[in-house]
Amino acid sequence: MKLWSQYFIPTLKESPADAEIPSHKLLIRAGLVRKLGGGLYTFLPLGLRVMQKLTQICREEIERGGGIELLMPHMHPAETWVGGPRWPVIRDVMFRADGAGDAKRLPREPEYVLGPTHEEVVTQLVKAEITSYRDLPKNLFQIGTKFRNEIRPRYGLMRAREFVMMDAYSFDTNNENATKSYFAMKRAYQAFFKRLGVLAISVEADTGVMGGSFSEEFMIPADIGDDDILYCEASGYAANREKARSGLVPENLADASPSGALEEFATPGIVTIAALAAPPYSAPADKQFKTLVYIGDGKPFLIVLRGCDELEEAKLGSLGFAVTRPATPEEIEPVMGAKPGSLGTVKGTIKNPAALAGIYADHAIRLVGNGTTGANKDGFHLRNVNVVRDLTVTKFGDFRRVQAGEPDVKSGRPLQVRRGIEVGHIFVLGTKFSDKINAYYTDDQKQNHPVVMGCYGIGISRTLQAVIEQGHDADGVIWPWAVAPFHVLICVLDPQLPEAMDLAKKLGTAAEQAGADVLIDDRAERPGVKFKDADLIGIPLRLTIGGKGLKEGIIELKWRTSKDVAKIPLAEAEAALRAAVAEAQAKA
RNA sequence: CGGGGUGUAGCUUAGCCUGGUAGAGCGCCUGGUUUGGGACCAGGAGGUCGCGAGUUCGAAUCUCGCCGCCCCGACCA
Repeated sequence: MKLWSQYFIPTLKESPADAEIPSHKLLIRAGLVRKLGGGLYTFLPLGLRVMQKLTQICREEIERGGGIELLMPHMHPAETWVGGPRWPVIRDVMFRADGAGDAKRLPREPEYVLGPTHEEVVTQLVKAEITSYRDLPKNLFQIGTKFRNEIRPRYGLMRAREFVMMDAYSFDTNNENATKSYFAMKRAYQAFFKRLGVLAISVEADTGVMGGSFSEEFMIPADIGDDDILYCEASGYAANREKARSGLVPENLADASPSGALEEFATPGIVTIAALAAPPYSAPADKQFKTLVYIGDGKPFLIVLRGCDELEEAKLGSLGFAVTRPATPEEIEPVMGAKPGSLGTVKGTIKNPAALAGIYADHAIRLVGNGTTGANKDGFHLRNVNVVRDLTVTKFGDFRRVQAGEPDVKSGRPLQVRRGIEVGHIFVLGTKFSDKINAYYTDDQKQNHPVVMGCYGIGISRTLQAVIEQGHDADGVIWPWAVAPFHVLICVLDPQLPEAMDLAKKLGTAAEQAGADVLIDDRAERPGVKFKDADLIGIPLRLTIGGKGLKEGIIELKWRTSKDVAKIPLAEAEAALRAAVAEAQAKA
């Protein structure tokens, strides 16, 4: 039981200017956090209480899913990362620490880095300590602070530089067992989000930097989210746009039959799809081939799409390069023989095909018959281009960005799109890491195998804000019971009356005995201020004790989610309070 | 990092274009009146106008540089 007057809950009437979205404003206004710098926040007592409840629920559910808690260092020796498989990709987000000590030796190369995640650390541990099939499976997790130099921190805790995350790592003897671990974690995640009372849906996801074989993200639908989710209610399909597939290209599509001879024509000054689609050329965008040049691990490769399609860069991950980027015009011309705008992959037109790491085409180009593409000669294009007859393609794949409205693979219905916030991610990693660092175990036949890994993350501090984003109204936060900083707020309107405070403490004790966390507003403030603050900080159950009510012999009970106020006779107050608490606990 | 914006009291901000005593609301302190949905009256404290140069008799205001923050893009839990 805490007394407001002796606690620390700095609420604000107005939102700070740098907060844009409701949850961010409420984080500040309701006295949950304060900003120290960009993406760096102090958790005030109220915010910390929510965080502790979140971590405890998370801990319970992950343990139920087979997790074993440990704690790894936040600061890592630089050599843990430098030269490792993910270093080229992850170095940009890592904070470096120069090391402490002798000022004369500075500056120098960083000796330490702040951990953005812990795969490298945990595999090192497992390599040393887990060597037999008898030691497996293991699922190690921790809940702690991560550091990532987000290029643009924003939306308060949504994208911070320092944030709290649950990260788990599973180790199994084979793929089948790894899959079991994966689904155990998926169930744990579902249980976690259900207990918070937030809607989080799992969607197919790109494996990104992790480079695993299969992964799903847990998304909270919200307009301010950074990700697009494409989904079909009829079939249940849901995927991050980075990964999404559609039924646009039928599996058994026959190749369009050529109906004309390949023909070169002059297109002076025409370097865009749109310009070529306009008169006098009038080659519709969906009848053009778009040729993009990328650099994968230092070597150029080509991506061929329909003119109307966009490349989904995340899908380049399937090509196996560690780092990819668009090529510069200077890099393009010597290879292709032309500047961007006149590029193509028609057989025999590429100036230096030997320089290419490959020519990858999206399946959708097979929808194009008698198309138009660049001639690899500035100012010239080719028409009547047909995929099988005319184009050089190393391999077909899925590279295009799926748009809303395209048919779902299963149901054929139009895919819908909505924004989401990623709050969790689960991966089957396979043996990518263990192989690289030689994390092997010995089986009962004395054979050595790499351990099969999975890795899992939940953004706890991000989830905290997502709970607010999903649970608030014009007056303030509406906490779900499970994570509310306090469950019961007793507003004593006349704290100078000893009988009012005595009653508050008595009822507070009763509520505590029933298992609720209790806050008593004993401040010498006017009732309006107290009610406004009560709504703002969003405590689920409000109990009002006033001099007026005491004279009538009643107290009031009100849920944050409702406008109704129940007047309870004093004699029944304790029983009613206990019943309300029990009711809320049963629902939570 | 690229593009755009912004920086004035703890918070929200006016003033800047057109240079001349730095203003308001909220919050805070004192006293009084109030007391069931962010009260009222009176008095008070609180500012290197982000930092540094420059122009000028004179700069919050004009110029240049730097820094912080915010928004759009790429990245992520």
